[in-house]
Amino acid sequence: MSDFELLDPSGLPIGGSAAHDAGGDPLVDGLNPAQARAVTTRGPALLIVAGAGSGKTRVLTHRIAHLIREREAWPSQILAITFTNKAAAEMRERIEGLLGDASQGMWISTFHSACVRILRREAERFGYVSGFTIYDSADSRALLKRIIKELDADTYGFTPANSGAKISKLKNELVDAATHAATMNENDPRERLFVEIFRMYEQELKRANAFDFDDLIGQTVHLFRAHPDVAAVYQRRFRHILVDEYQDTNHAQYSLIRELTRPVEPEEVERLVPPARAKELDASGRIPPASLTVVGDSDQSIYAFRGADIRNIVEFERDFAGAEVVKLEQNYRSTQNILSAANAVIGNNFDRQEKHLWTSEGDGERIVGFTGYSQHDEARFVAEEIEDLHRAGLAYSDIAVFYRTNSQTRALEELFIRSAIPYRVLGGTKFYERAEVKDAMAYLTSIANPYDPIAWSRLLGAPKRGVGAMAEAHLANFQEAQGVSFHEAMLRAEEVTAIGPKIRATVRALGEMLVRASRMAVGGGATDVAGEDAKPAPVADVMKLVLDETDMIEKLRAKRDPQDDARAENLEELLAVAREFDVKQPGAGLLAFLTEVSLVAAADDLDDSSGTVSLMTMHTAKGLEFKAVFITGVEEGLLPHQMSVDEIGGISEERRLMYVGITRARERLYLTLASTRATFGDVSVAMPSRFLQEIPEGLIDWRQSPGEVTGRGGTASRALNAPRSSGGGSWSRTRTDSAVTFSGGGSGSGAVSEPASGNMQSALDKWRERKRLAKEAQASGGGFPNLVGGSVRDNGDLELATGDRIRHDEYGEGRVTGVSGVGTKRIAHVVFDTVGERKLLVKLAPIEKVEAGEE
DNA sequence: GTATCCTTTGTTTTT
DNA sequence: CAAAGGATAC
Repeated sequence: MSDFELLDPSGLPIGGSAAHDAGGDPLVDGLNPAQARAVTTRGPALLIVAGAGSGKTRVLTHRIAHLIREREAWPSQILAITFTNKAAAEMRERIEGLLGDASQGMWISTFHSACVRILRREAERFGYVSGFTIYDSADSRALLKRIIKELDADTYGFTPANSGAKISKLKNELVDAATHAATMNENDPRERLFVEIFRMYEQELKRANAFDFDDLIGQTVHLFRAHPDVAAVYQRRFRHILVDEYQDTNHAQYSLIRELTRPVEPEEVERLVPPARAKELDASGRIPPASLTVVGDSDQSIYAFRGADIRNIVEFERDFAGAEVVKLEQNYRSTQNILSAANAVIGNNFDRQEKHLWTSEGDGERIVGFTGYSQHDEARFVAEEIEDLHRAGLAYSDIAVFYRTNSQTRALEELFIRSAIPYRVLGGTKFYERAEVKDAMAYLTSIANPYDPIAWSRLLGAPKRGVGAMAEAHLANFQEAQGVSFHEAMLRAEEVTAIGPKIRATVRALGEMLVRASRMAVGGGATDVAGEDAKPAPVADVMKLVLDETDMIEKLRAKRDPQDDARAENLEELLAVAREFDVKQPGAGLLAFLTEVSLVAAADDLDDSSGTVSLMTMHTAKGLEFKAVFITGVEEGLLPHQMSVDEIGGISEERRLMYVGITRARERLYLTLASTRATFGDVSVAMPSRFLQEIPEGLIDWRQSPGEVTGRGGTASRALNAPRSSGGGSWSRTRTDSAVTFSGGGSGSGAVSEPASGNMQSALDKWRERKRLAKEAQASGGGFPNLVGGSVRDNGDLELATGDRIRHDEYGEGRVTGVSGVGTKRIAHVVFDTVGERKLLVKLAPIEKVEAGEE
């Protein structure tokens, strides 16, 4: 927030260049003609269509550096929006590399961070306080849960999840409760109830002085529209706006860009402070609109579920008059085989603009395919291949494993631990989502925002101190009636006579502690206590006070559940994270810490130097690249995900996701799947993904094809290359969509970026490393229940009937008590003599019949 | 007021 | 199969 002051008051562009001629410019040399044009073109609007791996980041950074170096803009006039904090950090780093200190003062951040920054400055304009809380999805859900309970809306089928999703969708369209109420069907009681939920949700957020994720964007737009004078400040300041991953912007983000690129009309110009200089104005007395550069690739749009509207990029030229378009089509990342596969897959999407991605690299290795009998078998293959790659000299950090859903990590992690492969899971169960971490953070949140009911309610019950739901309700009523903060209400707990004296004292003591902590932390917070003299204490000190006073860590250690030890360590790690933050951003304050924590993205903590294999979803993988990439679970129902099959445009989006995954690979690509997959409870047969069929056969080197695994007859290796080795039909029969179109050529498109060093990484790294080691110890010590056998088996047509006696490799002997399912899904229910009842997949379990049953 | 057990429930992707 | 909610026991 501090570099806002670096705004050059005059905002003057010091005229065009002439300083450097086209030749011998280090910012342009070494670029291909299209890239060079993307760097040097000027005008009101520019669309850079950047195929996958086409050097997008390079072009963006060079374009910015070029603007600065040619003295067409001051750093403070640049606003660059990226998708993740990590991408922002990387861009900043690269620009610094090009410009040195001259890059100081640019805004390079995500949509969300930029908006928080603006909102913190301007919050007072519309009834918020600068110290507002940012609600993550869990907080929103907690709030909605109360509302739904209060309205008894659950009886109508409303859940925090579904109403939250609906509200989010509306907010992304910039529709608020009042607007929605005006357009809804009055006669539908369900809709009326929903509007009531929405209305209360808005109201409660405001009362809590909190914004949810969607508000950050939406309220900023609202702010600009309601206060043209505020908008004018930013419209004037940012002369060059650059947006990365433009294909994934939603309507709210689009509107934000629109607002920022409006001219400042003469009547607003007059009100500017400091006054505008003549050279800032055009002939009609306005400040001309900022120049807009967007970069994107419609083939990589994978966030429609979050409101991303592909039309933003498709209709860019119509939207922004005078827009120029530059296409980057040469790929510098992948081998031709990988590109061909990507092109073939994406070519099956119909409503797209053809692109002509090419590379001057050779074909490279063929894509390796593998079909496992189970996800364990698949994971085993992945682990073994990684070992081979590593032995061949590839660093672990050059390898990534992708999957569609986070739950797929389990099998992979297990195998990696057994194989002693160092790995790291990006996203997934995040550090900050752990209960004990959220507990501690609730204290800090409440300290920064004493009006936040969610944080307050959370801290009241953690650790347990005898204050339960009853006491909480009485206090909340008191707080509301008195119109004071929760802290103030706690200090006056003695007045709440409905609560027992003992608990009143506990509450008051806790309140005093919070007030004391607030005093320490002042500087960035909205506290309603006096004491603003001292400079804000380091975040770690505030946290230390909370942890000490509440005795959270000690209380956890005192329990004997070993899990609680890990929890205690997590809290210590959190403290370390805070210390790091204090070192990196001295004096930034509690609010900045909370903001940073709220806005961390999954990909933000990728760290190249970690020397670990990276596991992540394909969504998280966007914008990254690795020498070797494994895409796992390439199955119907998983890679086009089941949930997306009935959605309109769902399959197309899944195909783009597949395309994004494929194009992350530089040298080696592996596509793996399993023929059976355990989903909740039982095992089901999985079919190969339709996307596999879209890849020309010759590109894939099947180590084990789907045909071999699906067909009867077991492991005999037949023609390794032919997907139809087991009779063609068996695997090309995908259930719903049998219209398979083969398409050779095509195109691609893309994203770019690399690793970087992170914000709060190293403490988190340590945390993860420790987690890993703990698991490892567990693995070697106790051993895992799901041992992965050396070879896969196939019992073919083994017939089992109730009463049969069988022997299992691991469980010993037992008696069959029932058989269910048909074909490959046949499941035997067996009561073993030693381990009790188990359900087994007849086809694959390591069993043999000992004697037939009586009946 | 809290801890524990059992039932129910749901199962995509995320700033 | 997991997490989360509810009902029951302490």
